[in-house]
Amino acid sequence: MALDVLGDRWSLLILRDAMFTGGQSFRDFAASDEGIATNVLSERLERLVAHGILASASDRGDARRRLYHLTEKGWGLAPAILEIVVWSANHHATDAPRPVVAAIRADRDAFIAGLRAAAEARATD
Amino acid sequence: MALDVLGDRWSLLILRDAMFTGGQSFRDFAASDEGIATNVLSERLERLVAHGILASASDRGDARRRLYHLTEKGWGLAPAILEIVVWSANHHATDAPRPVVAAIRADRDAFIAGLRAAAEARATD
DNA sequence: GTGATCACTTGCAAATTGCAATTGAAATCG
DNA sequence: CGATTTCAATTGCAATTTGCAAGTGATCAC
Repeated sequence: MALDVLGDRWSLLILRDAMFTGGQSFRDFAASDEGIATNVLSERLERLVAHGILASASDRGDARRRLYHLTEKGWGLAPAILEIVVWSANHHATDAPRPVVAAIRADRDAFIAGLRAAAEARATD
Repeated sequence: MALDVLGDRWSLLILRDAMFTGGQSFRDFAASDEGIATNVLSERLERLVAHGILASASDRGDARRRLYHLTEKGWGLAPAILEIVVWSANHHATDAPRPVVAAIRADRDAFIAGLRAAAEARATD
């Protein structure tokens, strides 16, 4: 069940952020994943890239910056991750905005299509 | 996103086994989760019980044995877990039998209903 | 009653983690 | 230009978590 990749404290959170915000830089992940250490983030991104779940590219226009985005395989995890988001919203005080949860519940696959379209649009700025 | 409970190497595997085999004893988990250390298993079961995802009861008929089963909240994770099973089957050599994966893909919620019915039946032996 | 089985617990070495400080490359400012 | 800042990491180190082997007490099977 491939939990050698996903079975840790941070990977799923990183992927969730990648889905909701599209391609992101190291710095963005470090800021939004509330308190992930930079060495751990570095190692996790590398591992997710090695497993073909994320891909990285250097930002045209700022050569220091690496941009990470989901691969096709990575997007394949969207259903699983959104189900966890919904479960969390059902059972715990959650950070996810109510309308988002409602939209996922109403039509999960349409919601994913929306996320992908948004990521796509961001990539072709 | 509640990964304080699920974000580790073993919890999701334990839950997957609990879903597929219904109520299980400590010994069953230790055998099937391929190589989980008993101290870790002990701690994980305790934690899952503390979070209301599993519940434990002593086996009538064998007082040494503790039986763990999913709560309603625990069953709520079935969609997420089955999505991971399907994703794994799509992208990795997987342990899950093909017909099982096919059945999940065809009608996930019906498959979950089947698992629950089987667990129910097992509980009332 | 003896020995096996069960669900754990304990002790300890090894790996993983978090944290603060630092690096080197690249951008920005003056 | 030169100095400073920003970025994605890396390093060193203490602390937590892990895996493994062995042991515990309670219960069961014969």
